[in-house]
Amino acid sequence: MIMEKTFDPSAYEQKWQRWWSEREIFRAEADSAKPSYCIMIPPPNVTGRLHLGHALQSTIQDLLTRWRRMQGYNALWLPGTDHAGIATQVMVERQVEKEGTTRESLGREAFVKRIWEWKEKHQGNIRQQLDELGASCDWSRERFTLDDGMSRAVREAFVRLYEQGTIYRGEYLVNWSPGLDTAISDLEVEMREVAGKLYHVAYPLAEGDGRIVVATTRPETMLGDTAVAFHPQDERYQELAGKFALLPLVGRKLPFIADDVVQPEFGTGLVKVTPAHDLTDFEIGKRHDLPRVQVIDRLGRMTEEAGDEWVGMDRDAARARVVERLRDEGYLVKVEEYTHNVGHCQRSGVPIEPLVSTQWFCDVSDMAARALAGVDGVELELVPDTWRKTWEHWLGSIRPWCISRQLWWGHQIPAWYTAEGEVVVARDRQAAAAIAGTDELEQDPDVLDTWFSSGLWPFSTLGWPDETADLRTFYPTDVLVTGFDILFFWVARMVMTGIHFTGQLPFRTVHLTGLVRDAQGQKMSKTKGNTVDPLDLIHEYGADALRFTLAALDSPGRDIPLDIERMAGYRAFGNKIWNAVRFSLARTEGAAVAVDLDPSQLAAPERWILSRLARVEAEVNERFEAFRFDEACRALYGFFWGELCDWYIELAKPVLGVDDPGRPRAAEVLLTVIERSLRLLHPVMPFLSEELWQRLPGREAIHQESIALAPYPRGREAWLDDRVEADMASFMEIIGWARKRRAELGLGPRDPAEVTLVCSEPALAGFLAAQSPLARALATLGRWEVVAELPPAASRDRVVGVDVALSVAGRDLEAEERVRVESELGELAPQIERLVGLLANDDFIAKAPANVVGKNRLRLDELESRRRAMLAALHGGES
RNA sequence: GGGAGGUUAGCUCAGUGGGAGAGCGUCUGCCUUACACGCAGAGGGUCGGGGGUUCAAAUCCCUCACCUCCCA
Repeated sequence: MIMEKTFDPSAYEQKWQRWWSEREIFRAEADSAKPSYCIMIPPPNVTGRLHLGHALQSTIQDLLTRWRRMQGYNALWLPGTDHAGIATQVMVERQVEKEGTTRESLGREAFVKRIWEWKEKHQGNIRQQLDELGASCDWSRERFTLDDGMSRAVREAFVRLYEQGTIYRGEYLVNWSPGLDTAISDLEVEMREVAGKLYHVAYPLAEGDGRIVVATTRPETMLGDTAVAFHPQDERYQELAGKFALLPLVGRKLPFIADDVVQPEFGTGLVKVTPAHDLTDFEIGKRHDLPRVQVIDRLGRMTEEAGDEWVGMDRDAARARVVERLRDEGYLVKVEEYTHNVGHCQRSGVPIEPLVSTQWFCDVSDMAARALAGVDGVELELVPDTWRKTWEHWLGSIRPWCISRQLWWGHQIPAWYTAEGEVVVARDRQAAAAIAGTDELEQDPDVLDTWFSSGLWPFSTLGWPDETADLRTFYPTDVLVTGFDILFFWVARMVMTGIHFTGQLPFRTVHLTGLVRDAQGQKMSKTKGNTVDPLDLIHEYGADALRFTLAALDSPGRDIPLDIERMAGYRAFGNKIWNAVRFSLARTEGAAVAVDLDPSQLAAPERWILSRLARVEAEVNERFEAFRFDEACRALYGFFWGELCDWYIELAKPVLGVDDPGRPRAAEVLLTVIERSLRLLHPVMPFLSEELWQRLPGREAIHQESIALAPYPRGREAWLDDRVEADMASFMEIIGWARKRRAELGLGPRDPAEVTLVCSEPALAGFLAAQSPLARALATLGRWEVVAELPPAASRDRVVGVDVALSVAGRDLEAEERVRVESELGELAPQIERLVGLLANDDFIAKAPANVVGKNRLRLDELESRRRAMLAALHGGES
C-alpha cells in the first residue's frame, strides 16, 4: 500500500466516522457483563451551532469515553439536545417578524408548529458537527428535552414535587424581563455596573411645613411609594414614628415606619419604600402590611395606577419627566453622579423590572442541603476542586426557584384551572379531569424554565421514571464534563433532582473546563468578531489536531487561549505520525505486529524503546485518570516524537537494512511499538490512529475490527528495564555531545569525525563499545571506539562520567580547544563553588534528607571530574 | 463589600520545598532515501515587587501592585 508523503486529514476523517457508525462501534449494551461507564452530553441548543467551548468539552468527553471503551468498559456517551426555551423562541420570533407577522397574530398553536419545523430543519447540525469532531456517541440513544419520554419525566417530576409541597404557586416579587416579557430566575439576572444618578428628593411632612429628604436611583418608582422608612435605632428620626409624609406629584400620605434593613449611613438615613418594585421594599411591605402600588407593567411601561399623566409612558421617559417635574416644583434637592449595580436580563440585556406576579416556584432548600451533604457520606467530586467554596456558598444560600416562564416553547405546566379558578396538578389532562370532576379545564399557559427539564437529564434520558435496563446499567453516570458557567444553572439542579428522585448522585465527578479564549486571552464574542468556528478549524487542520490542541491546553482551573500556531504544531504532529508509519510499513516487509514480546531476546535499542513505551503507557493512563489531559498529551507527544521518531527509528535504520540478521526482530518491535502507540493515541486522535492502524499487518490479532475496540495499553511490567534505560541515556548523552561539538567545530553534515572513549566502568564500556555502528550512523563518525587512552590533538571532555574525545583527521584541534576549554572552565567554577559551599554546610548535611545530600555530592564529583579532564586537556597532558 | 484564580523565556502555558521546563517563534547549518508540517545545533528567564519561614523557596507564610472571573 503506497502512502502519500504528506498526510491529508480531510481524505480519511469522515470516512471513518461513517464506517464506525455503520458498524455500530459505539453502541452500548443495555445489559452487559462489563462494567459500565457513562457520560451524558450537556445538551446543546437543538437549533444551535457548536462553538469552541462545545468542541473542548466534547473532545474531553469523547476522549474519556474512548479510553474507557478500550479499557473494556461498556461505555456510553449519550448525545442529545435541549429545546432551549427562550433562545429558540426568540430566534423563530425574529424570523416570523421578518415575514411581517408576529407570534401573537399567528397564535400559540401555529407558532409552536413553526418552532418544531425550525427544530426539524436544524437538529441535524449538532450531529453533523459532533461527527466531524470524531465524537463516539451512541446515536441510537439520542434524546431531546422535549421528546415524549422526557416530557413524561418532566410532568412526573413536577407532579411529585407539587404533591410533596416543594412546588407551589404564589404571588411574589419576581425578576421580570421586559425584553422577553417573562419572569426569569435569579440566575438569569446579571449584575452590571451602571453609571447612574442618585436623586435626593424632598418629601413634605403631612402636618406642619417640615420636610424630609430621601435618596433614590429610580425616581419614577416614587409614584408607587407607600411608606418612608428609617432604622429603628436611628436617633434622628424617632419623633417621625406615627407621622406621615406627603408624596410629591401624587399627594398620597406615606406613613413613617422603622425597619432593620434600612442603612442609617445611606443618604439621609430615610428611604422611600416601593413594595411593588423593589425586593427589599417588597419585604418591608410584607412586614409592615403596606399596600402595593404597581406603577410599571410587564413591558416596562407606566400603568394606570401611576396616574393619568403617566399611563403608557416608557419607564425611562417617565423617569425624565418625574425628575423634570420635581425640579420645577422645588422638590429636587440635588442630583449626584452615582455608580451602582443594576440587574440586567442576561439574554435580552435590558434592565430587570422587579414585578409582583403570580408564578410557580420550587423550594429547593431541602434539596440543596442534601446536595451539600452528599449521599451516604460521598460528596460530589469537583475537578478542579477550586470550585468547592463557590459551590457550597451558592447551595447554602439558595432561594426559591421561579420555574414558570411566560413563553410558548417548552414544557407546558401540568396544571389545570377549573372555571372557579381551582388549580389541579396532574400527569395529564384526563387525570386532571378525574380529580376536578369536570372536563371544563384550562391548562396553565406558562411553560417551565428550560433548566427544569435539563435538570432531570442524567436519568430522564435513560427512561426514568420507568425502571429501564438502561437506567439500571448506566445510572448513576460517571463523569460530567461542562463549563463552570453553568455550574448552578445546570449541574446543581441535576445533583439536587438526582438525589431527590433517585437517591443517588447523578454522577460521581464533575470536570469543569475553562473558557476557550482567543490567542490573546480575549473572550470570544460575536461583537468582538474574534469567534472561531470549530468546523473551519477542522477543515483546515483536521479534527485530530483540534482535539489534540484542546486536550493539551486543558489545564485545571485555567482558561484556554486557543493558539492557532500551536494547532498547526499538532497538525505537524499528525504528519509526523503519518510518516513514521509510512516509514515503518516500507521497511518492515514480512514482519507483523506482535501481541507480546520477550525483551530478553532483543538488542539494546529494542529493549529501550519497549521500556520507554511501557512507562508512557502507565503514565498516560494515570494522567487520564486524574483528568490531566494536558500532561497526558505532553507525554504522548514527547514519547512519539522525541523518543520513538528521534531516537528509536534512527537507531533501527541500520538494522532494518535488508541483510542484517537483527532485521526481523527489529521490524517486529517497530511495528509493535507503532501499533501500541496508535492505540495509546486513539482517544485523542481517533481518525488518524484508525486510518493508520488499519494498515498494520497483524493488527487483527489485537482486534478484528477497529482500534476503537482494541484494548488500551496499560504498560507491561516485564518490559521495564532500568538498566538499559540508564545505559541508553548515557549513550544518547554522548551522541548529543558529539553532535554539538561537530557543530561548534563547523563540520559539515558529511565531514567525518572520530570519537574515542575512556570508560572506567566495565559494563558501560562494553555497552558503549557495542553501539559503535549505531553511534557512527547517528553522529556521522568514521570511528567510535572505547580505548585505554584518549588521543592528542582532539577536543576532549567528560560526559556522564566518561572521558570522551572527538578528533578530525588532519586537523589539530588543540589551539581552538584552548579557547573553548578556558571559557567552559569559567562557567564551571561558580557551580562547583556553590556545591562545595553547600556540602560544607553542617546544617545542610544534618537536616537535608540523605538522598538530597547524596545527589549533590554526585553532582559535585561529576563537575570536578569534568574540570580535571578539561585541565588535563588544556595542558596537553595525559588524561 | 465577599470569594476564587492569575502574574514563570518574545508568545501561549506546564512545573507547588532540593540542579528553571514544553510547544510555537527567533538564530545557525542541513532537502542526510519516513517526514522541510522535517533533521541537527544555538540563544533566550534575577519565576510581578518587597518582607518572612527554612540547611534549602518559582513552590510555604505575610504584604503591595496589576489582570481575570464569580457572588452580593
